[in-house]
Formats: sequence, C-alpha cells, structure tokens
Amino acid sequence: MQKKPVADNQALSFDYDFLEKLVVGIGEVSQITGIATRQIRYWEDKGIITSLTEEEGKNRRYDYKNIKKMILIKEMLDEGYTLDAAAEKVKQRFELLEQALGKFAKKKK
Amino acid sequence: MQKKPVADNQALSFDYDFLEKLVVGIGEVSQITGIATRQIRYWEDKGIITSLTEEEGKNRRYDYKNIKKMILIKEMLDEGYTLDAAAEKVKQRFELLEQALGKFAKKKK
DNA sequence: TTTGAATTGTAAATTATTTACAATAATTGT
DNA sequence: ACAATTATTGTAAATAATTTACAATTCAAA
Repeated sequence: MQKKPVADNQALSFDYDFLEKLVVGIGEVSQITGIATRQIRYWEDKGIITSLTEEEGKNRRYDYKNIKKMILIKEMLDEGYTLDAAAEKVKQRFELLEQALGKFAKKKK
Repeated sequence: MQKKPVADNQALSFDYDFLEKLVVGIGEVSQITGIATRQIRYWEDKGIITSLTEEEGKNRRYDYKNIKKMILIKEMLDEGYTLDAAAEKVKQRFELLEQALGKFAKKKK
C-alpha cells in the first residue's frame, strides 16, 4: 500500500507544522494586521508582545502567536479597552489556550 | 445570549482568515523553509513560483500558497525529481486543491 | 490644567534585499 | 570524452526597510 503524499493530509486540517515554523518581519506583520510598525515597536517596548530577535540591532521577527495577539489587542482597542486592559485579557486568553493545546500536543509525540 | 469571542472559534479550526492575509518576506521564507534566498529568487525567475511584489526593485513578498509550493518542491528535489518535474507535479496538485477548496469557499459566502 | 497613557515623527546608522553579471557544479545526450 | 543544458551559487553596488533614540503630540481622566 502506497503512502499518501504529505500535502493531502495537511490541506484540510490545521497546518501546525507550518504555523510552528512561521516567522514574519515587522513590515509584513503591519501589512497583515493593519497596525503601524511604530505602534508594534511601542507595544513590544511595553512588554505586551515579544519578538524572536536574536541580537539587538537585528530585525524583529514575530511568530504566529504574537501576531494573533496583536490582532486581538487591536480589536479590543477598537472596542474601547485601554491598552493595558486589552493586553491583560489577551494574556489570560492565551494562557487558557496554551493549557488546552499543551495537553493535546503531548498526545501526539 | 452573548456572542462568543472570535478567537475561540479559530483556535481549533483552520485559520483561513489569517492565512489569506499572510505575507512573508524572502528572508523569513528562507528561515521557514530552509531554502536559500538565492535559490528562491532563481525559482521565481524560472516562473515556478510567484511573488506579490508590486513594483520592481521593491522587496519580494510571498503568500501561503507559494511558501507551501516551495516546501513541496524542496521535498521532491530531495526525493530525486528534477526541478521542472517537481514544479509540474506541484502545479497539478495545487490545481486540484484549488478546485476542491474553491467549491468549499463558495458555500461560505 | 496637570498627569499619565498612547501614539506618532524623524534622523542617522545599520541591516537586508535587489538586480545584474558571472562562475561553478551536475547531469544528459552524442 | 565532450558539449550542451540544467541547477545552483557568488558577489558588488544600489536601494529598500528596519533599528534605536530622542522628542513631540494627542487624548482622556482626575
């Protein structure tokens, strides 16, 4: 029996492999989220989000999780939350999410 | 009845909204896929993949589809395919995939 | 109206990418 | 073996994009 090509399995399910490896520069994050690069740096300075930057002076890289965070924070700001309140809510939500996904991930490997 | 937050629904299903908007620079694509930037440009010159670059001279931007293409092509090269053969196979696979996903997408809207 | 929060502006230095021309391997047919 | 084609890689100069740092501005609440 022949082994199915990898792509067929991934096509209609959540592409974990991809999102785990995903890294995006600040310009593209801005393009994706509609948040100005200046604002992204400000949020990072405040410690609300984090980048994967290895050394100081090098360009920032963001992972899927932090991009999702930014999108949520932006939505909450539009709804009237303060930045700190939005950041706190998003932080809590991600902690719950990671708890749930953590259990799931352990089953797989 | 209160509306559920968006994130809850997206967490365990395929994040279409995100992947549709996703754009990534060549440096990050290289980091994600393990393919050298030089090689990515070469493949693009040959017409095997395409970038979203608006004007000549500006930096290349790649979408999810083309990044997936690169990953598949790389895998097929490792298996012994020639570049052209791999490109052709990948092209065919994506045509089928888009046919299937196209039908699905129409239902949603 | 003062205070702090949130954002925005910008210049100079640095990092990353682009294009173009060229060189080098690897493979295939004769 | 040899030439031709395929695939990849090297690099320099120009340009694009990002970084940091200092500063200004806007806005809401007290």
